[in-house]
Amino acid sequence: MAATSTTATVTPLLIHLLRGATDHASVAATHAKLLKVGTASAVSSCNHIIAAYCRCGVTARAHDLFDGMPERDVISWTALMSGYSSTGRPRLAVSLLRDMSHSGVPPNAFTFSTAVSACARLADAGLGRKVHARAEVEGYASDAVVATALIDMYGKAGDVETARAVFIGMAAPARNAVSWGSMLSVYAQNALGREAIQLFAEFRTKSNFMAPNHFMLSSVVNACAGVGRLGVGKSVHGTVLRFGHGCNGVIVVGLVDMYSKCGFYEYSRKVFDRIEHPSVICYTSIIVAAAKYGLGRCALTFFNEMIDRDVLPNSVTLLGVMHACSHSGLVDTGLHLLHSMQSKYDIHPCASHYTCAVDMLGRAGRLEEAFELANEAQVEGRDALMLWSSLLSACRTHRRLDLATRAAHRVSEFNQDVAGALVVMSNAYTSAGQTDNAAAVWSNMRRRGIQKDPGCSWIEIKDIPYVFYAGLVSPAGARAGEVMMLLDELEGKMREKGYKGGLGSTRVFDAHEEDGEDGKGEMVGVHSELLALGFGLLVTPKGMTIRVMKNLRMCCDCHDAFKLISDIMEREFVVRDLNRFHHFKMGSCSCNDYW
DNA sequence: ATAGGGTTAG
Repeated sequence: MAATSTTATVTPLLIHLLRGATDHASVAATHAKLLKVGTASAVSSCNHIIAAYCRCGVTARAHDLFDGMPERDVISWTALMSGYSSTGRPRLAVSLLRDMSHSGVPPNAFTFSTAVSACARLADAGLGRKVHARAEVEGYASDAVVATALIDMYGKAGDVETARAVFIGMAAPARNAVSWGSMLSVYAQNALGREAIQLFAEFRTKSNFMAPNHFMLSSVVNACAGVGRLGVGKSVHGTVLRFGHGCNGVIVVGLVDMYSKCGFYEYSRKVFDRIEHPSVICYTSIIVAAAKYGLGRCALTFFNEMIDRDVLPNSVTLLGVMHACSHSGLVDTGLHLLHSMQSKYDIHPCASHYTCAVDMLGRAGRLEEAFELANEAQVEGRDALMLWSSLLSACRTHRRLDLATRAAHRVSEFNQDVAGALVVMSNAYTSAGQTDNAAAVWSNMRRRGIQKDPGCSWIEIKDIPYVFYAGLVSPAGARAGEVMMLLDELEGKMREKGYKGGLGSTRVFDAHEEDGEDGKGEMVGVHSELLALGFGLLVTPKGMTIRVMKNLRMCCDCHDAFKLISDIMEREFVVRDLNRFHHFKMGSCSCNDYW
């Protein structure tokens, strides 16, 4: 009699302990006590214990327990599924969905959202679609949480269209801040910054003035960074402060990154300087910003500061510091980092560090050393392709045909260039009917920024972006004619100063941009950054810094032209290209022509 | 007792 009353009072207490437990030892101890009391075998107790083991990552114990249950309910299955999904075994999690149906336990909305999120972790749209179809059949696809998980899953798998379709298909009242935020991050993560910014504007006007939360705000900030929209970025920064998210660590990193990617290093610094205890990611972000701005010494100061403050660097941090060295010509410092990172910081140099070092040596013209390092580096596959391609271009820059041939030979072992190889791969999948894999290749390319896009440049005027392609002035609208006249006039003045390049002529190394359409009386092949600059000069007030973004690297001719025009027009220009920033002022560039 | 979204690189 006494034992029964003890059991009745002790069990809820033990369950409570289980809920708060975060480590294996305490879960196991409480589990043992429940066994002693004799209440561990009830389905609900078992579920609690399974969930607790899963929370602390011991899925094997959870599964043992699960196997020993005489009967299991939907919670038992979903808890185990969730455990596998969050501990790096999402495929196993999804397979449990089949098993549970075979054993006669119908899944609920919790089960489907868990299964869908496992597919998201796998970035597997094919599997995701199957789970989606089942959810549809069982009537759970319209559940707000399941739908939101679906949006995220399709986005992570690179299928933005379907993600959008699910979002559109949600009834307006079902859309909450999480579903809006999920759609927003799909755009941001798939390099669709414009769409993300547009959706955020829609959210502000069409969601009955729902307050934006920190998840959405960080996605929008990232979107602004991606497309270099300083004006929108500033106003989102204002929104962040108004809604009290100015102290959120993730958003703050996003802001540091956003300002630096918008060519406003000073603001990036300002945001960073206000952070009391910057995280590794914060430090990495500002180091990379300084690196892209050619401020190698500054980047090293930040790095030393973080070490002094006991913030441990990671692999990305070291890569950032090495990039800073590379772009500032601090070659020996960079090499020293490569060789000491293992012993000093316990970070094993990987392919990207070697590629960076080879690139650094090549840039500095120390090509023999670059070759030696490239041969030493244990780099394989795609990484090796990157490494040798970068060395090849260094050889070309330094006109070392002999070495270029050797590098080209190594590159040719891979048959195609990176983007080319991936496109071929994707097409192969498509013709084999494996459209899911083809889509995955594309999403993979998008994530890594290897796109077969034509070169373009854009400029933001009063929060509106104007995108220019080579040879096409039309985005300048009614002022197109004036832009061409201005560029013509500038070309004349540049010639007087000894400019040898061309603006409208065909150049030898012109391959970095696709030719625009000719005809319509436009100059053929004028590089997009020059068109954007010409338009900027016409429509912005005297003295204002003009910021131009470009999706590829700037060519030497354009670089020369920008220097001269900054002198002629007495203006400052900031150009963001694929890798870094160029700040043109009074006839010279912040990169000192070393890039 | 089981469910959904955000950060640093190239």
